[in-house]
Amino acid sequence: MTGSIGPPADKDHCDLSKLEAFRGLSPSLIAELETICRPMTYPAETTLIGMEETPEYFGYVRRGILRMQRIHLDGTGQIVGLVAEGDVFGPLFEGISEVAIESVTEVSVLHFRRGPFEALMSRSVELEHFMLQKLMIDLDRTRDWMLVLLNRKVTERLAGFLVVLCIRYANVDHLVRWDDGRLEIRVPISRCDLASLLGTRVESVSRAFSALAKRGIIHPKTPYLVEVRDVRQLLEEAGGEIMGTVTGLRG
Amino acid sequence: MTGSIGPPADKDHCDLSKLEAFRGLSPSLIAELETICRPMTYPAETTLIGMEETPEYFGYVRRGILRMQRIHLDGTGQIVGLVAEGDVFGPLFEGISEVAIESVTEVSVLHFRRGPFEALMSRSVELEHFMLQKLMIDLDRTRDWMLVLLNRKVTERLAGFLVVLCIRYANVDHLVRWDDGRLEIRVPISRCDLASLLGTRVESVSRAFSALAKRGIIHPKTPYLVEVRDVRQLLEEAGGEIMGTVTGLRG
DNA sequence: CGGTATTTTGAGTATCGTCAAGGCCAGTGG
DNA sequence: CCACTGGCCTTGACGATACTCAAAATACCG
Repeated sequence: MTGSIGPPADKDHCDLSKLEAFRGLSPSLIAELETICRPMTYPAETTLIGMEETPEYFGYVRRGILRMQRIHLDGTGQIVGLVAEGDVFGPLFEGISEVAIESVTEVSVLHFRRGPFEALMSRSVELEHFMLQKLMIDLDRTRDWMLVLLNRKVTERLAGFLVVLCIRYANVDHLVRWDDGRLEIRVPISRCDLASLLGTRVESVSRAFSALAKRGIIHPKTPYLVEVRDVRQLLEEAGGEIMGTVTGLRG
Repeated sequence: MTGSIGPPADKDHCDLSKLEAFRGLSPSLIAELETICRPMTYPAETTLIGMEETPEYFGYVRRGILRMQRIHLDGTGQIVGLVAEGDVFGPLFEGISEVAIESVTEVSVLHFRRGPFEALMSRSVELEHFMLQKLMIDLDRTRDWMLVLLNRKVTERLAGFLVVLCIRYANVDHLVRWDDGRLEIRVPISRCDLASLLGTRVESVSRAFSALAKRGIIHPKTPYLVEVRDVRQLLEEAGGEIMGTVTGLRG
C-alpha cells in the first residue's frame, strides 16, 4: 500500500472529537478548534504558566497532574488546587493568571492559542456557551473544595480530599480503581504538596493518614497508593451529609 | 400639571441603567431585562432559595447582606460565602441550587424570572458574555476566599476576612469607611455566622478579635464596628504578599 | 546495594475546641 | 422608670488537636 487513506499523519493534529471534555460540540466547531490546537508535553516540576502573566495559550490536560499555585514574594508557594485529565486551565480574555500552573507529573496538554481562541469565542455562541458551562463546573468544584477546607480537623480534610479525588477522577488516569469491591486510590501528589493543599503541615498529613489507618478506614500501601476499607466512614469523616450532594456524585 | 411626563410611576419598574453591575450593557438589552425584572424586599433571616431547589428566579442584590449556606441533614448549616450589594445569586440553567440563599439583614433584591432570563440569554450573545464575566469574577473571588481559609491560625483567617471585606465592598453599603486616615469596617454578620464562615467556633472568633486588638492592629468599637489601626500588619496577618494581588485590589 | 530524599514517628509547645460562667445590650412588662 | 429576661458576645479553664524541631524509618534511584 503506497499512500495511506485516513487523515494525514500530522504529528500536531489533535483529534478533539475523541475527548470527553469536547463531547457535544458541533463537528464544525471542533474542526475550527483543531486548527488552533497544538499538543505539548512537559516534564514534571515545570512551570507552564507563571503568576501575573498573560499566557499565550489556553490549555486542556490530556494526561498527568498539574497544580495551581500562588507564589508568595518570599518564594514559598500555596497550592490552591489540582488540575487533572479532562480539566482546562488558563485565564480567559485579557486576564492575567492569578495562579501559577505547574506540572506535578509529566503532562501531556493541548494548547489553544489565545488570540484565535478568543476570536473564535466571540464568533461562536456555541463555544462561548461551552466555556460558560465549564466555568460553572469550575465554580461548583471550587465551592466543594471550600467545604473540605472548612473542616477543622486534618483527618477530616484528608478524608475530604480522598472523597473529592474519587468523585472527580473516578475514571481518570488510573487514579481510582475498584478492585473486587475494594477501592484503591492513587494519591497523585507528595505529602508536602498535599499539606499545602490542605492548609497544614507535612507531619500533620502523615499523622492523619496514620490515624485513619488505625481506625481501619484506609490502608496506605505506599505513600502514593491508598486502599479504602470503609467508604461509609470515610464519607462521614469528610463531612458526612455534605459530601452526599457533592457535584458529580451520582449513585 | 395633569399627567406627568417622565416614565410611568410603575412601582415594579427597575431602572437597571443606574446600577453599577449592569454598566456597559446596551440600552436595548437593559430594556429587555427590565421587562422581566421585579424588585422585592425580604426581612432579615429569610430563606430566599432553599438547597436542592430550582428557584423561579435569578437574583441581584440592591441592598443588604445574604449568606450562602450549605444545610446538613442534621439541621446544622455551614456558611460558604456572603452575597452583598451588586452581587448576583442563584443557579443558571436547569441547575439546582447547591447552596441555600438566606438574608442576614433586610434585603432589597431584583428578581429576574428564570424562564425569560434564560431564553434571553440564548438569544443575546451580549447577555451570555455578561454572565460569563460575572462567573469569572465569582470564580476569582471564591479562589481568593479559599486562600483565606488556607490560613492555619484563626487570627490570620479573621484578618483575611476583614481584608476581603475592604477590597470587595470598599464602596458598598457603608461597610467600609475611610475616616480621616482611619479605616472603619462594619462587620455585617454575627460572630456565630462569622465562625461558620471561617471554619471555627464563636469563642475562637472572639478571642481572635481580642488578640488582634491586643496587638494594636484593630480596635473593636462594637461587635459590629471595627477600626483598623494598622493596615499593613493586618495585611501581613492575612497572608501577606498573597493579598497584595487579590482580585479587585488596585492601588 | 548504597545514598538521598521523602515519609513517618516522637516529644514539647502553641493553638483551638469545649464547657461553663459572666457581661453587655435590647426588648418587655411591671 | 426600672427590674427582668433572653440573646449575643466575651472571658476563663481544661482537654484535644496541631505545629515545631528532631530523629528514625522507609521508599526511591542509580
